Amino acid sequence: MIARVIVDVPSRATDRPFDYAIPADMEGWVEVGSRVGVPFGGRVLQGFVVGIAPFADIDAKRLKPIAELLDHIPPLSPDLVELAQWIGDKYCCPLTTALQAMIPSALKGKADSVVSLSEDAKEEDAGQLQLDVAEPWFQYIRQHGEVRLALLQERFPGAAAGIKAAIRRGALTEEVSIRDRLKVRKVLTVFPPDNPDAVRAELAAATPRAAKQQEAARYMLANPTPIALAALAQELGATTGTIRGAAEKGWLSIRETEQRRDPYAGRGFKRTEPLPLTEGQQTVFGELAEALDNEASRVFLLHGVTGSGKTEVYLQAIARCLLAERQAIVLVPEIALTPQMVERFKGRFGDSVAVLHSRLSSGERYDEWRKIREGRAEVAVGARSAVFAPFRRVGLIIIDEEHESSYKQEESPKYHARDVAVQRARQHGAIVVLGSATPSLESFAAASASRGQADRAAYASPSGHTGQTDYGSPAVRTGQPDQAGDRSAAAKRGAALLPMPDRVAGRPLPKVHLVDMRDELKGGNRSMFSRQLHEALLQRLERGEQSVLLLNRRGYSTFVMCRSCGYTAQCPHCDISLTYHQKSRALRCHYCGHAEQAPEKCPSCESEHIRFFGTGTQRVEEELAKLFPGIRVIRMDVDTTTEKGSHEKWLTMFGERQADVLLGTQMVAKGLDFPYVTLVGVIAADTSLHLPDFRAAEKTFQLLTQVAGRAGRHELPGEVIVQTYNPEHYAIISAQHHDYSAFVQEELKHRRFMAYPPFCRLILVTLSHEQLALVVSEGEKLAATLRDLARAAGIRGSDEGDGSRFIDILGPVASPIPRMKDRYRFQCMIKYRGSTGAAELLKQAISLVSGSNGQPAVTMSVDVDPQVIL
DNA sequence: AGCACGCCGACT
DNA sequence: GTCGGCGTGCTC
Repeated sequence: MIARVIVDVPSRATDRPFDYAIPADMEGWVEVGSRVGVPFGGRVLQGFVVGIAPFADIDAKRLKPIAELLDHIPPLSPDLVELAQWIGDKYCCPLTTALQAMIPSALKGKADSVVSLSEDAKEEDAGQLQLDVAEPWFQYIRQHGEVRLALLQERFPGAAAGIKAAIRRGALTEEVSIRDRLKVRKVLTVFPPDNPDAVRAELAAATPRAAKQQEAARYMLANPTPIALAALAQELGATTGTIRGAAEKGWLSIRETEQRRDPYAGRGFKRTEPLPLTEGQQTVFGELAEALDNEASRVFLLHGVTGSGKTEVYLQAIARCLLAERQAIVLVPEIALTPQMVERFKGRFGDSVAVLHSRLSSGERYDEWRKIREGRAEVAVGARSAVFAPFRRVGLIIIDEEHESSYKQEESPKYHARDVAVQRARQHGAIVVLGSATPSLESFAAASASRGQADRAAYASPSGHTGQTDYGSPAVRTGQPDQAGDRSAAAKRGAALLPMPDRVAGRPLPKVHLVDMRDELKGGNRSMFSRQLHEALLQRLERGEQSVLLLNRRGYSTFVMCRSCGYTAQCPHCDISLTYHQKSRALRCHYCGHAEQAPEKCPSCESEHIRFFGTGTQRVEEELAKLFPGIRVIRMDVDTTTEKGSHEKWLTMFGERQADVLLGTQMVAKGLDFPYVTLVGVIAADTSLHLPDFRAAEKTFQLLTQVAGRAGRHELPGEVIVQTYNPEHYAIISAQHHDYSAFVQEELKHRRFMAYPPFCRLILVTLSHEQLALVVSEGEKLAATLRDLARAAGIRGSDEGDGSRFIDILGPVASPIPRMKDRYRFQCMIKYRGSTGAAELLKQAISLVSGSNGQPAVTMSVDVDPQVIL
């Protein structure tokens, strides 16, 4: 047999499998998803096995053998390898990049596995675990205790399948250590005595000597669950020496066990029971339950207003999914992955919840990941990359706040977790639930394409958008005839829309007031607080209620400007303004890290009138202190939340009412739920409205709606004050009236007119190189090649407005940041609609403009479905 | 990505 | 005559 291996060289020239011979002793251990070390061009590289075949494509004499097997249990399953393939194709990235994104970063070195008999296998008669005790390898393990898997592999050829099955059934315990990078932590653990009855008798007859040791023994007899040595000592008020003494007498037993880092250990989670569902929740849950029972892949768009109780529906759907012995993945935007959120899932599902997010150390992440792979977890809650949670049978994938742009990865692989989730669900016959109060236009369009007349009346009616994401037909995983025979063809293609228009307990949505800041200015108020907001804040202070203030800072950062000559400090390596950092009094570049001392006077005109525009939130904080002496403000922005855990610390403080005002950027808009918040103020609603990005209005509407939803979620009614210079803009008016439908209707008109998603799809190609001329000429070459290819494929080059397929290649033009790290940047935008195979054409075009080494002359970076255009 | 092979300028 | 510049091409 030979293995087909993707080597870890992220380049187009090596982005194909290379064949290797499987050495006799690895036979049976190497499978699809295995991580191996292979000789490649004179050195040994890491690679992933993506196929096993009887024969190689090349002459067998040229084959080299796999040098080493890096893990005995493959870190990836065949279905994840297949998913990586899909990601590589769709997002135009090397396959190895997609594969690497699926495993925890800790898994980079060689993993050494040690197996031993599990407690079960020692005690039970082996028959229950379907063990053949006569197997020589089994005898060997029994004799030696802990055995390295690599050794078993060497000594017992052909035993691979049997050993792996034993691990899977829990007869063997596998412990992994990764070469020098990560050691599994060992901890001393106290177990009850091996012969409890004898010890009981002994204790009954014992003298009063060694009272503490006896106490320890009685404790372990009464509470036979293993406990950490240190914890027991603390519990009994004894020293570890005392307990060791008891162990020496045989009254209890101390053994080394593997410590699994549990970042949430020690925090008791109050168990919660399913809440009775409201009528609206019940309807939605019913639909989800039915789809779960069908085990056919489907996508649902759960459009629920803020406070409508989406999370409870998620929880009950997960419970339903687990009943069928299928696992669930919950994706949450990174920023919303707060303890509050985790608590809700841990509270309902306890230890079978694994949590994955970027704030964990790589060791913690690895342990949570293993908990999933080894079947000790059934629910994974996490950010974007949790979509790759290595479950065997995924039944449900929930994407909360589906519209969030953080689901798009900005580095390669530039995947969108929502689209990957839909694909993964197809593989598993799972359902996807996209939840949001403000669905993205892409998802909304996908859902409305399949909607019936009744729904259509309640929402805007877009049509002719065939550029939408294909959210797919029900999977044919079971091979059964299509369940949806009675539904229209359209219904089978898109997502099903599930509206939840009411808040729980009939609580009203908060009243939103718009304040026209131009009038304030005319009235002589030059402060950043309107009279109305000032008044409302004062009222909250008097009543002891809390307020949330949002400074919509998107699109402007802190910078330095000379008021005499207009000079602004620029990065010498990038075409971008330097950012001012008050703490270090330094000017920094966000893109290349360049830093310099902030100047005392203008370097250009020597004027003293150089001004540092500090972070907006700082200025608001200062003004608050001036206007409301004694006011307690918590400021949350990048400066105050970089420290690990600081985010949670501030929120806890605010929850305990240790502050009157929570002031911050986007991060205060998401997912917070505090009962005493009755006022939400938006300092400047428009800053994100006029960005040169086609999603500017959508982002503004989403932000306003989300932040307004923070008010009045409990008994006290809420009020929202939005300050704006554009009170007539549809994004702002729609947010004021909580009218998603009105917003969508208007926004879709613009998108259609401008031919932007969801009426087409985009691919952004950015070219970069030190030499400007080369970037321009290669850009021209690429655009021309693409146009030729499209024409040859018989695809029209422009939108005819009739909904038919086309590919339009725009550019090359200079990128919004035309130079970064001393490299010039140009970009081409590909707009297309329908099945044009645009990604495939682009790959072809890139290889056509590439040299004989398979590499283009300039760096080309491809972003499929870009989220930020700017 | 690395590393080897290969064809033209300034050195012992 | 040789050491070494980095252009082109390959890696199972």
